[in-house]
Amino acid sequence: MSTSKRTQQFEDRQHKHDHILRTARGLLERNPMLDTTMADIAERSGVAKGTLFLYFPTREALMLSMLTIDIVAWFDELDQALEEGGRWTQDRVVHMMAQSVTNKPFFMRLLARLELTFQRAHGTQAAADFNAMLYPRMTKTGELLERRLPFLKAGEGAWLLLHARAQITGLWLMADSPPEVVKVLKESPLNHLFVDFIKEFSASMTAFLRGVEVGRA
Amino acid sequence: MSTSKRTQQFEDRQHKHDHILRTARGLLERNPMLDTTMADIAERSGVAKGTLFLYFPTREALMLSMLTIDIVAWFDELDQALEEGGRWTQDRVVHMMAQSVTNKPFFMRLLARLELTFQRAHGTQAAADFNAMLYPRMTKTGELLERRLPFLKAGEGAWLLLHARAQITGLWLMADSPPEVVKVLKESPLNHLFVDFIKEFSASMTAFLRGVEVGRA
Amino acid sequence: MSTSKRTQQFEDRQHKHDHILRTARGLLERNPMLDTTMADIAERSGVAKGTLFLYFPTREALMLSMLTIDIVAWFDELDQALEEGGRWTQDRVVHMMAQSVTNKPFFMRLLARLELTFQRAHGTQAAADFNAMLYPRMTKTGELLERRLPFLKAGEGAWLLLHARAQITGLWLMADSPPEVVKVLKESPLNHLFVDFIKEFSASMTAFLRGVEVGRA
Amino acid sequence: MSTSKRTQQFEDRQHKHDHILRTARGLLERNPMLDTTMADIAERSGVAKGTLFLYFPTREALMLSMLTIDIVAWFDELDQALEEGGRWTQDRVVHMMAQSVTNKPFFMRLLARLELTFQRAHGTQAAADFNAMLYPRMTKTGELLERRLPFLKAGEGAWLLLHARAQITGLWLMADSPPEVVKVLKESPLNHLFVDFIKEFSASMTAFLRGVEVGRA
DNA sequence: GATGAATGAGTCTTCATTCAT
DNA sequence: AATGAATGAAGACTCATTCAT
Repeated sequence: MSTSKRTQQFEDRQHKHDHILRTARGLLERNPMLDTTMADIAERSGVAKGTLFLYFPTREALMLSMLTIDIVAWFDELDQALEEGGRWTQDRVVHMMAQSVTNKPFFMRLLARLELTFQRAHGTQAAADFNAMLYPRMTKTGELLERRLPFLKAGEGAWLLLHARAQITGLWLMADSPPEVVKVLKESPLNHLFVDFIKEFSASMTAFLRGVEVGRA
Repeated sequence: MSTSKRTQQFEDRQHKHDHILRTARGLLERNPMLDTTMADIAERSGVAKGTLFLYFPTREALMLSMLTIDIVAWFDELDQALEEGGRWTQDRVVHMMAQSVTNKPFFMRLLARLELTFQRAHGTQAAADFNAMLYPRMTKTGELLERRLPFLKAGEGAWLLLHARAQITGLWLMADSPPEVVKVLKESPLNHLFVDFIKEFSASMTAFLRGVEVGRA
Repeated sequence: MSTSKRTQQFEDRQHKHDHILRTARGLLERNPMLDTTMADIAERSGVAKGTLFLYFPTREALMLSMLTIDIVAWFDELDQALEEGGRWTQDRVVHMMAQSVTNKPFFMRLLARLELTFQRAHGTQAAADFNAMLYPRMTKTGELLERRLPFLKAGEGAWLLLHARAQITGLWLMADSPPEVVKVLKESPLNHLFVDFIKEFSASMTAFLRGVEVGRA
Repeated sequence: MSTSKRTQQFEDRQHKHDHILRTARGLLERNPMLDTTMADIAERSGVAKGTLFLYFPTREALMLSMLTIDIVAWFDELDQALEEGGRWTQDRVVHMMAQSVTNKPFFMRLLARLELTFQRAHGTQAAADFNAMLYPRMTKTGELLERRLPFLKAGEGAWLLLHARAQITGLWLMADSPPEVVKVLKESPLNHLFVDFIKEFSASMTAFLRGVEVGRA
């Protein structure tokens, strides 16, 4: 009896919680988020609609939980990369960050929409909780960053991540137009305006880091 | 009798158009956009619901009209500032841009949400039209910018504005939490995480511009 | 001054009345009726929407006016054909009637919908007026019919027309499915069920007339 | 314990389905169909508007369900009557058919409007489905008819039903004026024009059948 | 008489959330 | 705990009709 019944129950609950989250994610990865309904998620997860509300008080909480998982995973990935040896240059940092967001369209979509979620009335508590989780986590990765970029002062690693996140969000929103709009744009004389997310993010971060370092001198 | 009846009618129409836009704006300035319905706008504007659709074919068109006005006004303001004499430094450019977005919470909210608007199915045509208007306008201001920052190559002015817009969007979304969330944050041990939009935007643009210039050398 | 001002006005009014009717007809001939709005009609007629209501108290009255014109024209056509010489057989009558409705899809559509129009509350007066016009007119053609089909008793000509109209209506409603439905039907194993209006109407009238005559014997 | 929980649920669902249909029917029996809204039906049925859409995907589907029930019941009734023994004459067939539509005003109203329902764009699939159900059913009754009227060739039973339906539709539309119109008509010198549906349908079918038989000779 | 801007009740449909079982 | 039927408040948009000019 290493695990009490209580613990067992808790684990079951936790598992179900995660199961729902995983399934919902899979669903949303395909469809544009705004149109994904609780009914869709329930069906895909193989649970009843009502059950969803047993594990998440509101739709918003579910969304936030999903983002939490992804964002933590993102920081974990960054940590791991930053732990790697070798010579660390600004370019390597930029490249590593660009790498970390490549092929994560769903994560960025969620990230970009995160703040919008907060602006709904319901968001108050959930938003506060999310922030309470996020910023400490951010600090840890920030410190790793400070070790790799010695010109950064204490605390500036997290600050850098903040700006990285802002740039990701801003650029992604511009780049992530629906296929039809992209098509129209590409066929128009404005075609050079189509935003290549990774390219622009790299350019932006490069300039930013360089600027910060020069500012120190 | 300088104005014919036809002209008069046209002006009336234009006035009403603008009146609705102004009222809608006023309303949205208070409430988060996603929850503002046509019914709300109609009531606030003192016109019937049906009347709204006399002036704007869809809700989205109304929203886009609002943003168009604001964004053009923003570029006009930038142009005007950039025409001013005196010595132009990077710091002056940054300060000027920061100035131009100060006290325009609604504009930025709209800007930040613009792309989201585009992700709905209906948006295809409207989105394309909007882009067709936006980018040429951006180019003009971009050229003025190139004159003030000689290290910029041809076309990079518009590119800079693109990144400025991305940063504004990204940072604003982080900074523009609803009052309740801000309150919770400020009273928590995380209070230093509250994002001061203007300060961060200035810092970000400063680093960015500096980095671009250094990259040239 | 052969025509007084008053007369002139009346004629103008009459002309406009007819002009609207003609234009509306042209429009409805193309589009399915239920979806044709007063705005459409106004635009096509080149008059303002409000003007429509100067000439017709309601939408329904306009529709009824349109039908009146067509139905009278139909009876006129029948009269004319029935006046022609030669030997008159049942088959000739049937053929002539079938002929008279061939290539008049709009008229039949209107006819088929006439009664539905009457079932709206507004219809009371207009319906009564329409009937007051219709039945006497029907009697006249009925009498011509009695002359050509001697087995008919006095008054049975109109009665025959009544049934002809019922059959037209009933068969037309079945035959006049929208193109998509017809397509589906034709490609299905049920394809033999597609109703060929003229063929069925001819068959139906032939049997009917023959039966009436035999009943007399 | 003869019924499992699953079965029970299914039955509940079925019952509710039918309950809504019955209520909607009751409502439509009084008001002209085109004006009966989903809101009306919901209120009358004692369920919420949203609930309606749990049982029927669209308004049209609800309408079609109603008609399907009635039309199948009608064919069942015809079948049953045609199975009865004794000597079968044309008059008996006519009388039987007339009997079968007596006191079914709502059914005929629905039948008469069926095709109109089909003319709306949405109807494509539903219309095809309905036809796929209807015509085979019609064939069965048609065969019974052929047995009772030996002069009919193979397949002509269904063809006869088709024409019967057309006549019912056509005559009913003429006879089913709203009370106010009937009143006006009866009090006018045109009072003989009021159509007695059963009488006319009987006369019409009698002539038709007789004509078909004579045509064979 | 003619206009067309304005109206607003009405239309179907959606979906997060609740709650009896 | 799990269900899923039920809810009902929104939602955007339409259109015959009115009326001030």
